[in-house]
Amino acid sequence: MAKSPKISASHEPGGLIVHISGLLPSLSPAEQRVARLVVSDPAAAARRTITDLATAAETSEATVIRFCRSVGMDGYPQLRIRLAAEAARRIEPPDARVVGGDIPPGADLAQIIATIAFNDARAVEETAEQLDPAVCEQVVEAISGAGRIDIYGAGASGFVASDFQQKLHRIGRIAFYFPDVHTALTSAALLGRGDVAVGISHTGTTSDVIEVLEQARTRGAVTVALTNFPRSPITEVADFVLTTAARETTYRSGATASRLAQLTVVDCLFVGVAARNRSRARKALEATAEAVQSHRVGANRRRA
Amino acid sequence: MAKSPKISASHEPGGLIVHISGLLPSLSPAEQRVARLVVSDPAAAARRTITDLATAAETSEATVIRFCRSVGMDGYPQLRIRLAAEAARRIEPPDARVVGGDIPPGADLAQIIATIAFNDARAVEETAEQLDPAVCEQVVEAISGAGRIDIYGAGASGFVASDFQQKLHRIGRIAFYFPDVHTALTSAALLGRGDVAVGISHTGTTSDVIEVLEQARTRGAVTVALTNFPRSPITEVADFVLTTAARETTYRSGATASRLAQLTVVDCLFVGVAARNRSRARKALEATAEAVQSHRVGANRRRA
DNA sequence: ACGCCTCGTGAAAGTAAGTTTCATCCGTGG
DNA sequence: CCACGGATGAAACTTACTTTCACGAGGCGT
Repeated sequence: MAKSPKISASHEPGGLIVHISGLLPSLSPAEQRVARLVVSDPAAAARRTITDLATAAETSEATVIRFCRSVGMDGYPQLRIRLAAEAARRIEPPDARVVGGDIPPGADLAQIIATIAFNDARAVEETAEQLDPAVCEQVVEAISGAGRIDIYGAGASGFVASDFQQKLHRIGRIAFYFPDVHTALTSAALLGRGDVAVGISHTGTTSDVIEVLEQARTRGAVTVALTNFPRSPITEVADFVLTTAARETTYRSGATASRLAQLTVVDCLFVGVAARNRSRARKALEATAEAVQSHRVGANRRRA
Repeated sequence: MAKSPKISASHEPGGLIVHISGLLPSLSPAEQRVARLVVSDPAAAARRTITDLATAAETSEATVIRFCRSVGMDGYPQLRIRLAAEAARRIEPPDARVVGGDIPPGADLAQIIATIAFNDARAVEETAEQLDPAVCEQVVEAISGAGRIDIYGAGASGFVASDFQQKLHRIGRIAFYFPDVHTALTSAALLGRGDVAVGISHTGTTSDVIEVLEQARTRGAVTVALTNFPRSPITEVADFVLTTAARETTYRSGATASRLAQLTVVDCLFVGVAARNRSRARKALEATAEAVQSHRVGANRRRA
């Protein structure tokens, strides 16, 4: 199927930097060097001339221009002023905190906590900023009207998929999540027009998830991808692409920031769907809340 | 020699625009025309080329350059990026976000997204702020030295528990999570001195979790509670209490904010434990990352 | 009043920055 | 092994920026 995504990735209202780091893996090596320089210090990059930047990235001016185009700019001057604007807007990284970076070896726990929380909060905020409400809207609509919703995700993204499934289920939508690829494939094969399939993969390269999503698409279901990288393979089999904006650190392969970002997106979709049929959703939520009530012990006198 | 700067361009603290309009009267007529254009719409000016701006001000490029020097810039490019930065800074009134509140019934998706993200990010930040590093340290130490770690959680907190289990497992710690109460109880009964049990419950009132944690404590294990409410029942059976700081909205029983906060805490503990034995943890992480590599499709690349 | 100096100004020359083109290189798959 | 396609930098080229310079309009002393 040579269907191309319905949406363009040209939407980057929230941070340019975020946008760039999202596309980072889809860039060529030389362009990546440029990108990393730009992302690590946008303000400094804005001050540099193209030749200067090229030299610093150990590449040619041509590559810098190519990089500009790759991230959606007209040319270097435009990138420059956008960068300057961006740098000015962002509140400077709270001193000792390593933004987007690794945890320094000698860090004490307080530092670790601060760093993690900072990065986590950032990921959530930046994700929200660059989320395209129009795309969300369409996805919400598709889900609201779907006969059935299949949600796929492996590993860490599996948690998120499962979470989404549970959420939708609680407001009365028919949603499924499959921890196992084979079951998922079987299910995907049974989808059809009017159904929705959601594939979640941080990297966008998880072959299992892509495969299943492709299957779903072939069967006529609307396919949605949730990934951090707007040009990753999974986007090629998706009608709608939603992206997160986590700059993952190398060390913490736990990848919590990206998971939080994913959860935030899922939550937005959930609330969006719930808001479409407020009374019904509310009723369903109340019913489910009541159901677990018997498993709670009484007194929770909090508040001093 | 004859030419000395009209003004000491030392530095312009208040803002470039203010600075310019301040010395507007001291400029020559042609420069004033330029200055007025710049002041009236800095962002637009930043987008223009020098020729463009000169034309718009009905003067020559030379005059624009002179203007740049007059206001203390090196040249036009510098003025441009400063202008872009300035313009970006001044448009920044992040309109009324519904803090901690419910989503208003008539909200559109963009509002919903902003509200959710704001609350989510807040929950993460505030959680980190009130986390006691000393308590974390002790928990980290207990986990690091534990023979075995049991993690309990039900419903939404179950995801977090499961996530924690997986994280610890990946760095080579022996950790378990049980979706089922009976299995959990059985496991708790087998704990002993030197083992650690972690109970996760947002409300702190989930009887299943409390019960299991209590069992673990009876057997001599160190018990840790992770909850949003510092005086909830679960804290009574815990040696160490870690709290999240999510002000949950009534409507979104999905309770994502609290889940994010929990994940953040878990992540802090995880990194703390990993940092205790950096090299070994790193090796383990690399090994696990490598293991899933074969399930990824290669090229994360797609030309526009 | 006259010339001379000064300043503001833009035209044009000059330089540097940015952009395009193209040949080369390298890995990939036939 | 060769054909192919993408990535890359050298160099040609274009545009933007900067400097130089000459001209003209006041101001001022003689």
